[in-house]
Amino acid sequence: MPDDAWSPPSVLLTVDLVILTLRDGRLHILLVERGEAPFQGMSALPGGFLNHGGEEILDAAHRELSEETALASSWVHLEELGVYGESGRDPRGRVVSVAHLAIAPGLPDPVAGTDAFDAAWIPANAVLSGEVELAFDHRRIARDGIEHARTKLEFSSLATAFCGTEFTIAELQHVYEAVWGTSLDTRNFYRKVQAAKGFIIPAGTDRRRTGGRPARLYRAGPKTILFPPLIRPTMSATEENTRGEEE
Amino acid sequence: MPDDAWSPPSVLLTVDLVILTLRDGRLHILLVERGEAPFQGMSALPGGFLNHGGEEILDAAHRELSEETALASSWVHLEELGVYGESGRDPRGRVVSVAHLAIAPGLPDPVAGTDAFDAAWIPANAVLSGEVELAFDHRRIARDGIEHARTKLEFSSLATAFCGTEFTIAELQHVYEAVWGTSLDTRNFYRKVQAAKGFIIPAGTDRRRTGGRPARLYRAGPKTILFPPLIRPTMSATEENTRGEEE
DNA sequence: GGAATAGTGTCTTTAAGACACTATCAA
DNA sequence: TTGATAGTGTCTTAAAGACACTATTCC
Repeated sequence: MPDDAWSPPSVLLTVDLVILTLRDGRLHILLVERGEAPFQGMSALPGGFLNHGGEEILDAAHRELSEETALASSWVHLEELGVYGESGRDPRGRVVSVAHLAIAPGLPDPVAGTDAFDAAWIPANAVLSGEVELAFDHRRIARDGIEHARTKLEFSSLATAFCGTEFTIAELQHVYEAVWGTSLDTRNFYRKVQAAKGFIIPAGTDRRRTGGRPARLYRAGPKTILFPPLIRPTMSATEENTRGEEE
Repeated sequence: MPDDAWSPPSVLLTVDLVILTLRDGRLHILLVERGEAPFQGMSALPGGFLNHGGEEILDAAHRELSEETALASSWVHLEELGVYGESGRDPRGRVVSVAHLAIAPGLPDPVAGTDAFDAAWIPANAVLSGEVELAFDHRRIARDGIEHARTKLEFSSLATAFCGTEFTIAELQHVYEAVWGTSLDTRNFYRKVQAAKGFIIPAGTDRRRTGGRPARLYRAGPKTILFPPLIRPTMSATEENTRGEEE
């Protein structure tokens, strides 16, 4: 299709990161304050341009992740979320962003990235509700990322990525409740996580706290796909999912 | 992060299309023969660079689709599949492709796009098996697209996009069988498509063929999400989905 | 014993899977 | 009546949802 002396338009590529974690039982997302125009002073997702020298997109995401969270990359689940490339989304020109989703276990209070940015964990709800405004189309990216995480929790063992190496079933339940924003029946939850063979495996040891029966500890099992899946209670049947208009 | 006199690297953006249809009961994918280097003469997915002037990515995908299939765009389901941007994937330089999945009802034999390309429907199996070689990383894109379609058939009403406006339940079953590559029990299939309320609605009329009882005709219903879903028989439980190595 | 947390068992309903025959039409 | 295609009904098993009590520890 290219003609003789025709050259295709080029675009700038960024990666943006939806980094989720649990803090005091609630789902939080990592936001940075933009230090420069455009949207200077506004909250935004961590991210940035690809490096020169043919950096891979996924490598760039890992680089941004460790720059923002100072977190050992191997600890963190990272996956592609989608492309955001509408022509009006960045006032600097045609900037196409590849969004990624990262799931981290709870981190120490100060985020303390190696970058100078002011970074903070913000409750996911504050972003979803629009209470916190984000630069660019980052609110939509954040929404998509959170929705993606919710769905992945149903069919994959992703939930364990929110926990440390060892965790109790109650902790795992709190992960599901926090991410889904629902509350679950303890008995059914125990039944289901244990029915999904390969999801969690007993660590042998117990964890004792002040008062109360000690909890058995588990580790993530070898399976990444849950069967049977843990379907979230909402939206199962009654919800709306009607097509727009017929032709 | 950009320094004072720093400018980010730019990339070329393409769209690639995995266009699937059913021909004589088998899943086919549209391939074109490349008219120029690189990979001249080799089969490839339809696609091309974005137009100048800030063309939207999805618009570019629609444009390529109609250039290749001469198909009314409103008939066709089109959605983003993912980004393919490994630095070595295109010898011309850093070319990042946004892959899309398109599902079309059976088309008349000659593809007859408006472009000069030699385009043809190839059985999906020939691509999956490697019997037909594709340029670039297009085999992986095709594999991902087919797998995506298979999964979407389980949870969405996508299957109707392979049919005309009116179709019989037997035809719908053939869609599932062709895309999944399995054979299904007729009775269970009838039960399930009818249990998923809003999936298909009776068109009132019958279709008569030569010999045999006339079949009731249906149209796509208003629901896009299937509940209960139609889970494919394979992979339900017994399959492997083990994590690579711990840590 | 009391407070705190961890863990379990049963019943009902829904949906999946397996399985073979009846219905309607044209020739 | 035969050939061809369309459509259906039952039983068993798997899993979801609802629901309340027992177990273990620390004080």
